[in-house]
Amino acid sequence: MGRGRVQLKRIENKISRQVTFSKRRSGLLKKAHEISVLCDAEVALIGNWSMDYPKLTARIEVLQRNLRHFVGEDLDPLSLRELQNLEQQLDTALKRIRTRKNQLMHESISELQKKEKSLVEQNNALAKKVKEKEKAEQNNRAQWEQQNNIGQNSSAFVVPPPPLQLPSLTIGKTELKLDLVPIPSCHHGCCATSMNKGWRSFPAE
Amino acid sequence: MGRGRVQLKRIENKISRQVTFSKRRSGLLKKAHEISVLCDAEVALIGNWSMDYPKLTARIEVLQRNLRHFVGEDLDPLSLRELQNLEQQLDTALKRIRTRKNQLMHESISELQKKEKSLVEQNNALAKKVKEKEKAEQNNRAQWEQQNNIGQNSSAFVVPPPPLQLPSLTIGKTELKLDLVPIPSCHHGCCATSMNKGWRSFPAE
DNA sequence: ATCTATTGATAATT
DNA sequence: TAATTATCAATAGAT
Repeated sequence: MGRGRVQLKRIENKISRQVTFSKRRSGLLKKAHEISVLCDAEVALIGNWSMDYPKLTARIEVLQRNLRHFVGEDLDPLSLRELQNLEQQLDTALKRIRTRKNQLMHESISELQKKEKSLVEQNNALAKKVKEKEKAEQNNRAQWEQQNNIGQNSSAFVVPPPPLQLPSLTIGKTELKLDLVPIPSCHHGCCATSMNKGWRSFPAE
Repeated sequence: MGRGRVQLKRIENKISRQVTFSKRRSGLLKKAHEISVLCDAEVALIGNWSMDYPKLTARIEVLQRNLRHFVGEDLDPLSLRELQNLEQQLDTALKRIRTRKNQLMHESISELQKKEKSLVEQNNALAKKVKEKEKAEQNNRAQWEQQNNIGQNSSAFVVPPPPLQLPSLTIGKTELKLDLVPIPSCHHGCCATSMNKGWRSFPAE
């Protein structure tokens, strides 16, 4: 942008380098301000860029301390006011979490019910088929016996096949069981260090 | 820049806010890279930013994400299991926080009661002193009247001084009132995002 | 994600 | 430094 295309290369002339720096710096700050206002992101990004090592570690410590507070640890240095604020935040969070949890559980349940229904239908269909096959077999046998002139005596000893044993429907129970197993270890990655691949640093609504 | 003029104002629609954030963030990063190359600012940056920088930022992001979860935001990507774990943690935290809060409030109350008691005593002592002074004054006046031979008539019109009005003890109420005022803003610094004013000056030649 | 009409940033110049 | 302005770059809205 400007009168000519600019090579992405160090500007050797000191004066123009300073001028360019000055101009671009203000541009950068303006854009940072804009994104902070537009996207409610405030300084997350610019802060990161201009933050040096000690600031980063300080920020990490602040975040860790806050997390500890959110887990109910290290509460002693907090004032009554801070505690009440924290309490309110946690209360709100808990409500949201429970809402979301209920939503997920309802979804899961209705899905499983749907599955169960379809499986029951399948079972019925299969049972029907099996019965038909049985009948057909009996007919065949009767025909065969007729054709081979076999007396009533022997046919009296024909053992009827055992009733078809269908597997019971335990899918629902099995799947739900997973949901109810409590996991003691922290799943939140507070202690993990892997890079977050998803949406990063965008402030939540 | 774009199809329409943009008001410098928070984008209310969450989706477009995210889209805008994404686009502008990449733009910002690009410009930051450019200025670093063009104006030789990179050296300073890299010098200050140890090799751990990406790790640190990654950690910060993880922490921020967790904090968001603890505030009940960004819950959609969490599984039922994770939600339940989170719920349990928050529940425990809330209990601890309330315990601590109660403790603080009890302390505050008993301290204030102590204060009140001491002030009441002080008040009584002062009231006593005032009364004594009054008496002394009356005696003096009587003496003066006797010495100056003043008749009973005029002394009958002597107006007694109004009773000493001591300020009522409202300290306890006032102090406690502070504790009950909810503070909406986050005091935990999770959202602390003030603009960094310390932008480096132009890197030295 | 990709595509353009527009606006915005800025390099050169004064 | 501070304007001005011709260009190019970024991006808002649409797809």
